[in-house]
Amino acid sequence: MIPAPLIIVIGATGSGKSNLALTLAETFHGEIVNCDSLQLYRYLNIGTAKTPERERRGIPHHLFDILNPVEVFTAGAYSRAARAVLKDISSRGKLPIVTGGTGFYLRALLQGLSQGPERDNDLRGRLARRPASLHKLLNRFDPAAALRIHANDTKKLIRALEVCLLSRQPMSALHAQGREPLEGFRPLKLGLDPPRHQLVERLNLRCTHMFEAGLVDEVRQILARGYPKTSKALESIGYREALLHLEGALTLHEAIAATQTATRQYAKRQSTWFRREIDVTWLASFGNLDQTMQTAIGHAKKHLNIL
RNA sequence: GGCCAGGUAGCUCAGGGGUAGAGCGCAGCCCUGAAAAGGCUGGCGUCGGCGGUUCAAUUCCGUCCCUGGCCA
Repeated sequence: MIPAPLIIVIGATGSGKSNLALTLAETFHGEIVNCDSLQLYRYLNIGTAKTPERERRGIPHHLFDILNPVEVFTAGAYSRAARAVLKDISSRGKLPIVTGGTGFYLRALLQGLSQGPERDNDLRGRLARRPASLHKLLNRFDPAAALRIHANDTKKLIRALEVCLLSRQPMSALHAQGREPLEGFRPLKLGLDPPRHQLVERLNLRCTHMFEAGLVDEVRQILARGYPKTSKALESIGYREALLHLEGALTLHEAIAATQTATRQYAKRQSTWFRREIDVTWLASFGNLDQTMQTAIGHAKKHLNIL
């Protein structure tokens, strides 16, 4: 079976991924597949910069609005869902275009994860009660993993212990068995990497616009639907600050400033992650610029063997 | 004008006779089912100015400047 073409658009938040993906989809009969951990959520629109229905140019969008704000998703669940969508799209003769800023999800999709148990909230709750002893505990079950996870990194320690306890073998042994990479596709990875100072400028503006466009109201409406303020989705950038403002802990100005800072830091972490992604064709500018789009279309044509 | 408090890192502040710290920011990085999460590493300073005491002053004394509060 000949592998089907697949286009991936990556880059930090605000680099213009959605825009470029739309253009590529229009040009090549594509359909968009979300790879952003927060655009998966219903009702999170403004703060996630989700492309509104009316701007989607009639192009099918997949894996948007599939979770309620309280739901907790995982990289494994994402990988399974996205693989199913990819198969469906290409079986209909369309080109899947994956785009989003969650590097971990993308890696789970393309390279797969090791066979491992799903998260177990009861077990995690019990482990979380003694954060100071987790590293020692892991060292007993899986010294190799303990070596690679810092004693302060409680979340990663808990996952490692969870794997050891539920699978009854060291996590590092499981990992040594390899992953289950995506098969049947030929990906072209396009990465957007605009100059940092320009990106920061744009992100600062975008955060301000989000609040002007009603981010606080969006949070209010989510609460009005009955979702608790401890909902997973409301822990994310912009939403938690808007919530703090609603509770009177931050002035509007402070909430905006805090959102800007967190967004900047997030963009930096994304760049650090994506830089290690292999076989990426990097474009050193924003995805909504004409020239970038033309260059990207050129790469895509070559990849799709179109003259 | 008088009295009081204060002036230490980009910000908020701690400290104190042997040329300085914390948190946050900032910079760099890591990541196998919470990833917009979580974690690691690292700069950064004329300690408000000028004099004095002292072997040694950011620390004590004097003076000036600035900020805030109270009183006029």
